[in-house]
Amino acid sequence: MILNRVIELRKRKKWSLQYTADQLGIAKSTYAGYESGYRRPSLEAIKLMADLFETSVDYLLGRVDTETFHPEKENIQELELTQLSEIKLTVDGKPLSDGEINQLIAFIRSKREIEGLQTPDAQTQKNW
Amino acid sequence: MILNRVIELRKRKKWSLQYTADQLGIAKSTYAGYESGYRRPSLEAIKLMADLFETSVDYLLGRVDTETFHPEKENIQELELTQLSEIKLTVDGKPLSDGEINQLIAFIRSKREIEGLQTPDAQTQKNW
DNA sequence: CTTGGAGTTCGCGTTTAGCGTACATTATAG
DNA sequence: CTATAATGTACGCTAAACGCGAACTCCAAG
Repeated sequence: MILNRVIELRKRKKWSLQYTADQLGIAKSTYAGYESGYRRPSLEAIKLMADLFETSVDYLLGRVDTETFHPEKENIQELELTQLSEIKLTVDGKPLSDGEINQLIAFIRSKREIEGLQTPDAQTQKNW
Repeated sequence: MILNRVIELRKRKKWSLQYTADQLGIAKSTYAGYESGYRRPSLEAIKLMADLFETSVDYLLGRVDTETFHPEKENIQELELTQLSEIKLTVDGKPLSDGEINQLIAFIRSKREIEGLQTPDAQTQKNW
Protein backbone atom coordinates (compact mmCIF):
# COMPACT_ATOMS: atom_id res chain seq x y z
CA MET A 1 0.00 0.00 0.00
CA ILE A 2 1.22 3.48 -0.82
CA LEU A 3 1.34 5.14 2.57
CA ASN A 4 1.65 8.66 1.27
CA ARG A 5 -1.55 8.31 -0.67
CA VAL A 6 -3.56 7.22 2.33
CA ILE A 7 -2.12 9.95 4.49
CA GLU A 8 -2.76 12.53 1.80
CA LEU A 9 -6.37 11.43 1.36
CA ARG A 10 -7.09 11.60 5.08
CA LYS A 11 -5.41 14.94 5.62
CA ARG A 12 -7.20 16.45 2.68
CA LYS A 13 -10.44 15.66 4.44
CA LYS A 14 -8.99 17.05 7.63
CA TRP A 15 -9.78 13.92 9.58
CA SER A 16 -7.95 12.77 12.69
CA LEU A 17 -6.65 9.23 13.09
CA GLN A 18 -9.31 8.60 15.71
CA TYR A 19 -12.17 9.83 13.56
CA THR A 20 -10.98 7.88 10.54
CA ALA A 21 -10.56 4.73 12.57
CA ASP A 22 -14.06 5.16 13.94
CA GLN A 23 -15.43 5.49 10.42
CA LEU A 24 -13.73 2.23 9.52
CA GLY A 25 -14.79 0.51 12.72
CA ILE A 26 -11.25 -0.24 13.86
CA ALA A 27 -8.99 0.95 16.66
CA LYS A 28 -6.99 4.12 16.32
CA SER A 29 -3.73 2.25 16.79
CA THR A 30 -4.73 -0.18 14.09
CA TYR A 31 -5.34 2.54 11.56
CA ALA A 32 -2.23 4.37 12.67
CA GLY A 33 -0.37 1.16 11.95
CA TYR A 34 -1.57 1.29 8.35
CA GLU A 35 -0.34 4.81 7.79
CA SER A 36 3.01 4.16 9.43
CA GLY A 37 3.52 0.97 7.48
CA TYR A 38 3.75 -1.00 10.71
CA ARG A 39 0.67 -3.02 9.79
CA ARG A 40 -1.03 -3.85 6.53
CA PRO A 41 -4.79 -3.65 6.26
CA SER A 42 -6.83 -6.74 5.54
CA LEU A 43 -8.70 -6.99 2.27
CA GLU A 44 -11.84 -6.00 4.06
CA ALA A 45 -10.16 -3.00 5.66
CA ILE A 46 -8.63 -1.68 2.48
CA LYS A 47 -11.94 -2.00 0.72
CA LEU A 48 -13.55 0.10 3.44
CA MET A 49 -10.75 2.62 3.08
CA ALA A 50 -11.29 2.92 -0.64
CA ASP A 51 -14.98 3.45 0.01
CA LEU A 52 -14.33 5.99 2.71
CA PHE A 53 -11.79 7.95 0.71
CA GLU A 54 -13.79 7.62 -2.48
CA THR A 55 -10.99 6.13 -4.49
CA SER A 56 -10.03 2.72 -5.80
CA VAL A 57 -8.18 -0.09 -4.07
CA ASP A 58 -5.87 -0.13 -7.05
CA TYR A 59 -4.96 3.47 -6.36
CA LEU A 60 -4.26 2.77 -2.70
CA LEU A 61 -2.09 -0.15 -3.76
CA GLY A 62 -0.27 1.88 -6.38
CA ARG A 63 -1.47 -0.15 -9.34
CA VAL A 64 -2.90 2.95 -10.98
CA ASP A 65 -1.99 6.59 -10.61
CA THR A 66 -5.36 8.22 -11.04
CA GLU A 67 -7.07 8.85 -7.80
CA THR A 68 -10.47 9.40 -9.31
CA PHE A 69 -12.81 6.51 -9.24
CA HIS A 70 -15.99 5.96 -11.21
CA PRO A 71 -18.06 3.19 -9.59
CA GLU A 72 -20.68 3.30 -12.33
CA LYS A 73 -19.16 6.28 -14.13
CA GLU A 74 -21.83 8.32 -12.46
CA ASN A 75 -19.29 10.21 -10.44
CA ILE A 76 -18.89 12.63 -13.28
CA GLN A 77 -21.91 14.81 -13.41
CA GLU A 78 -20.23 17.72 -15.04
CA LEU A 79 -17.43 17.85 -17.52
CA GLU A 80 -15.81 21.17 -18.29
CA LEU A 81 -14.92 21.39 -21.97
CA THR A 82 -12.18 23.92 -21.42
CA GLN A 83 -10.42 21.63 -18.96
CA LEU A 84 -10.46 18.31 -20.73
CA SER A 85 -7.33 16.46 -19.81
CA GLU A 86 -7.79 12.76 -19.51
CA ILE A 87 -11.03 12.32 -21.36
CA LYS A 88 -11.31 12.16 -25.10
CA LEU A 89 -14.55 13.25 -26.71
CA THR A 90 -15.83 11.29 -29.66
CA VAL A 91 -18.57 11.74 -32.24
CA ASP A 92 -19.75 8.62 -34.02
CA GLY A 93 -16.85 6.83 -32.39
CA LYS A 94 -14.26 9.12 -33.92
CA PRO A 95 -12.26 11.24 -31.46
CA LEU A 96 -12.19 15.01 -31.70
CA SER A 97 -8.87 16.75 -32.03
CA ASP A 98 -7.87 19.45 -29.59
CA GLY A 99 -8.33 21.98 -32.35
CA GLU A 100 -11.87 20.86 -32.97
CA ILE A 101 -12.71 21.08 -29.29
CA ASN A 102 -11.30 24.59 -29.19
CA GLN A 103 -13.55 25.42 -32.10
CA LEU A 104 -16.56 24.12 -30.24
CA ILE A 105 -15.64 26.15 -27.18
CA ALA A 106 -15.22 29.29 -29.26
CA PHE A 107 -18.55 28.64 -30.93
CA ILE A 108 -20.38 28.30 -27.65
CA ARG A 109 -18.75 31.40 -26.24
CA SER A 110 -19.65 33.59 -29.16
CA LYS A 111 -23.13 32.15 -29.24
CA ARG A 112 -23.57 33.15 -25.61
CA GLU A 113 -22.13 36.56 -26.27
CA ILE A 114 -24.74 37.18 -28.91
CA GLU A 115 -27.54 35.86 -26.73
CA GLY A 116 -26.37 38.07 -23.90
CA LEU A 117 -26.98 41.12 -26.06
CA GLN A 118 -30.59 40.20 -26.73
CA THR A 119 -33.65 40.54 -24.52
CA PRO A 120 -34.10 38.25 -21.51
CA ASP A 121 -36.87 36.57 -23.50
CA ALA A 122 -34.17 34.98 -25.58
CA GLN A 123 -33.65 32.65 -22.65
CA THR A 124 -36.92 30.90 -23.33
CA GLN A 125 -35.83 29.80 -26.77
CA LYS A 126 -32.39 28.61 -25.94
CA ASN A 127 -33.25 24.98 -26.53
CA TRP A 128 -33.14 24.97 -30.27
CA MET B 1 -12.96 -11.45 -2.87
CA ILE B 2 -15.38 -12.69 -5.50
CA LEU B 3 -14.43 -16.31 -5.85
CA ASN B 4 -16.34 -16.88 -9.05
CA ARG B 5 -14.45 -14.13 -10.78
CA VAL B 6 -11.06 -15.56 -9.91
CA ILE B 7 -12.08 -19.06 -10.93
CA GLU B 8 -13.55 -17.77 -14.16
CA LEU B 9 -10.41 -15.83 -15.02
CA ARG B 10 -8.16 -18.80 -14.42
CA LYS B 11 -10.30 -21.28 -16.32
CA ARG B 12 -10.62 -18.96 -19.25
CA LYS B 13 -6.86 -19.13 -19.58
CA LYS B 14 -7.01 -22.89 -19.13
CA TRP B 15 -4.53 -22.84 -16.30
CA SER B 16 -4.27 -25.46 -13.59
CA LEU B 17 -4.10 -24.58 -9.90
CA GLN B 18 -0.49 -25.70 -9.84
CA TYR B 19 0.53 -23.60 -12.82
CA THR B 20 -1.28 -20.54 -11.52
CA ALA B 21 0.26 -20.94 -8.08
CA ASP B 22 3.69 -21.24 -9.67
CA GLN B 23 3.12 -18.03 -11.59
CA LEU B 24 2.24 -16.31 -8.34
CA GLY B 25 5.12 -17.88 -6.48
CA ILE B 26 2.93 -19.54 -3.87
CA ALA B 27 1.99 -23.11 -3.00
CA LYS B 28 -0.79 -24.87 -4.84
CA SER B 29 -2.73 -25.42 -1.64
CA THR B 30 -2.44 -21.74 -0.86
CA TYR B 31 -3.90 -20.66 -4.14
CA ALA B 32 -6.54 -23.37 -3.94
CA GLY B 33 -7.48 -21.89 -0.61
CA TYR B 34 -8.18 -18.59 -2.31
CA GLU B 35 -10.51 -20.07 -4.85
CA SER B 36 -12.36 -22.14 -2.30
CA GLY B 37 -12.74 -19.23 0.07
CA TYR B 38 -10.85 -21.12 2.74
CA ARG B 39 -8.09 -18.52 2.72
CA ARG B 40 -7.92 -14.88 1.77
CA PRO B 41 -4.95 -13.60 -0.21
CA SER B 42 -2.64 -11.00 1.23
CA LEU B 43 -2.51 -7.57 -0.34
CA GLU B 44 0.64 -8.60 -2.11
CA ALA B 45 -0.93 -11.77 -3.41
CA ILE B 46 -4.07 -10.15 -4.72
CA LYS B 47 -2.01 -7.54 -6.49
CA LEU B 48 -0.07 -10.29 -8.21
CA MET B 49 -3.32 -11.98 -9.13
CA ALA B 50 -4.67 -8.81 -10.71
CA ASP B 51 -1.44 -8.50 -12.67
CA LEU B 52 -1.52 -12.12 -13.73
CA PHE B 53 -5.15 -12.07 -14.79
CA GLU B 54 -4.82 -8.64 -16.33
CA THR B 55 -7.64 -7.11 -14.39
CA SER B 56 -8.01 -4.76 -11.44
CA VAL B 57 -7.94 -5.51 -7.73
CA ASP B 58 -11.22 -3.67 -7.49
CA TYR B 59 -12.75 -6.15 -9.91
CA LEU B 60 -11.45 -9.12 -7.96
CA LEU B 61 -12.88 -7.59 -4.82
CA GLY B 62 -16.21 -6.83 -6.45
CA ARG B 63 -15.95 -3.06 -6.12
CA VAL B 64 -16.40 -2.63 -9.86
CA ASP B 65 -18.07 -4.83 -12.43
CA THR B 66 -15.91 -4.12 -15.42
CA GLU B 67 -13.21 -6.68 -15.85
CA THR B 68 -11.23 -4.78 -18.40
CA PHE B 69 -8.28 -2.88 -17.19
CA HIS B 70 -5.89 -0.69 -19.12
CA PRO B 71 -2.90 0.25 -16.97
CA GLU B 72 -1.22 2.13 -19.80
CA LYS B 73 -4.23 4.15 -20.82
CA GLU B 74 -6.28 3.86 -17.73
CA ASN B 75 -7.11 7.55 -17.70
CA ILE B 76 -7.93 8.01 -21.32
CA GLN B 77 -11.64 7.55 -21.10
CA GLU B 78 -13.72 8.13 -24.14
CA LEU B 79 -16.96 9.96 -24.04
CA GLU B 80 -19.31 9.70 -27.00
CA LEU B 81 -21.05 13.01 -27.57
CA THR B 82 -24.05 11.43 -29.27
CA GLN B 83 -24.69 9.22 -26.25
CA LEU B 84 -24.47 11.59 -23.35
CA SER B 85 -26.92 10.51 -20.72
CA GLU B 86 -26.17 11.56 -17.19
CA ILE B 87 -23.15 13.69 -17.87
CA LYS B 88 -23.52 17.39 -18.40
CA LEU B 89 -21.00 19.27 -20.48
CA THR B 90 -20.03 22.73 -19.38
CA VAL B 91 -18.13 25.63 -20.88
CA ASP B 92 -16.80 28.23 -18.49
CA GLY B 93 -18.79 26.47 -15.80
CA LYS B 94 -22.09 26.95 -17.60
CA PRO B 95 -23.87 23.79 -18.74
CA LEU B 96 -24.72 23.18 -22.36
CA SER B 97 -28.30 22.43 -23.29
CA ASP B 98 -29.19 19.32 -25.25
CA GLY B 99 -29.94 21.52 -28.24
CA GLU B 100 -26.51 23.05 -28.09
CA ILE B 101 -24.87 19.68 -27.92
CA ASN B 102 -26.86 18.55 -30.92
CA GLN B 103 -25.59 21.61 -32.73
CA LEU B 104 -22.03 20.70 -31.91
CA ILE B 105 -22.57 17.17 -33.14
CA ALA B 106 -24.09 18.41 -36.38
CA PHE B 107 -21.22 20.79 -36.82
CA ILE B 108 -18.61 18.10 -36.42
CA ARG B 109 -20.44 15.77 -38.76
CA SER B 110 -20.74 18.28 -41.55
CA LYS B 111 -17.16 19.34 -41.05
CA ARG B 112 -16.07 15.78 -41.51
CA GLU B 113 -18.28 15.38 -44.52
CA ILE B 114 -16.58 18.31 -46.18
CA GLU B 115 -13.12 17.08 -45.27
CA GLY B 116 -13.94 13.68 -46.64
CA LEU B 117 -14.59 15.19 -50.04
CA GLN B 118 -11.21 16.85 -50.20
CA THR B 119 -7.82 15.41 -51.04
CA PRO B 120 -5.93 13.34 -48.46
CA ASP B 121 -3.59 16.31 -48.09
CA ALA B 122 -6.33 18.04 -46.21
CA GLN B 123 -5.45 15.78 -43.32
CA THR B 124 -2.24 17.65 -42.70
CA GLN B 125 -4.05 20.85 -41.93
CA LYS B 126 -6.81 19.50 -39.81
CA ASN B 127 -5.51 21.11 -36.64
CA TRP B 128 -6.63 24.63 -37.35
C1' DC C 1 -0.38 24.83 34.89
C1' DT C 2 -3.68 21.67 33.16
C1' DT C 3 -6.69 19.47 30.31
C1' DG C 4 -7.53 17.03 26.21
C1' DG C 5 -6.96 15.91 21.43
C1' DA C 6 -3.60 14.19 17.99
C1' DG C 7 -0.10 11.20 16.71
C1' DT C 8 3.41 7.36 17.76
C1' DT C 9 5.06 3.12 19.65
C1' DC C 10 4.93 -1.33 21.78
C1' DG C 11 3.64 -5.83 24.21
C1' DC C 12 0.23 -9.24 24.25
C1' DG C 13 -3.32 -12.52 22.83
C1' DT C 14 -5.44 -14.42 19.12
C1' DT C 15 -6.14 -15.16 14.46
C1' DT C 16 -4.64 -16.98 10.30
C1' DA C 17 -1.79 -17.17 6.03
C1' DG C 18 1.01 -20.32 3.87
C1' DC C 19 2.89 -24.62 3.65
C1' DG C 20 3.31 -29.65 3.38
C1' DT C 21 0.84 -33.65 3.25
C1' DA C 22 -2.63 -36.79 2.23
C1' DC C 23 -6.67 -38.10 -0.26
C1' DA C 24 -10.19 -38.19 -4.15
C1' DT C 25 -10.68 -37.67 -9.05
C1' DT C 26 -9.96 -37.75 -13.42
C1' DA C 27 -6.67 -38.33 -17.86
C1' DT C 28 -2.56 -40.11 -20.17
C1' DA C 29 -0.14 -43.63 -21.20
C1' DG C 30 1.79 -48.44 -21.75
C1' DC D 1 -7.42 -52.95 -18.16
C1' DT D 2 -3.58 -51.31 -15.06
C1' DA D 3 -0.20 -47.91 -13.87
C1' DT D 4 1.41 -43.47 -13.75
C1' DA D 5 0.72 -38.88 -13.45
C1' DA D 6 -1.76 -34.70 -13.21
C1' DT D 7 -5.68 -32.06 -11.24
C1' DG D 8 -8.48 -30.62 -7.65
C1' DT D 9 -9.78 -30.90 -2.53
C1' DA D 10 -9.26 -31.08 2.50
C1' DC D 11 -6.72 -30.62 6.83
C1' DG D 12 -3.16 -30.07 10.74
C1' DC D 13 0.67 -27.36 12.12
C1' DT D 14 3.57 -23.38 12.87
C1' DA D 15 5.43 -19.00 12.23
C1' DA D 16 3.82 -14.61 11.19
C1' DA D 17 1.13 -10.73 11.88
C1' DC D 18 -3.35 -8.54 12.75
C1' DG D 19 -5.85 -5.90 15.92
C1' DC D 20 -6.21 -4.07 20.32
C1' DG D 21 -5.34 -1.40 24.61
C1' DA D 22 -2.07 1.07 27.07
C1' DA D 23 1.51 4.16 27.60
C1' DC D 24 3.77 7.51 26.06
C1' DT D 25 5.13 12.52 23.58
C1' DC D 26 3.73 16.76 21.54
C1' DC D 27 1.02 20.72 21.26
C1' DA D 28 -2.73 24.01 21.38
C1' DA D 29 -6.74 25.75 23.97
C1' DG D 30 -8.73 27.28 28.39
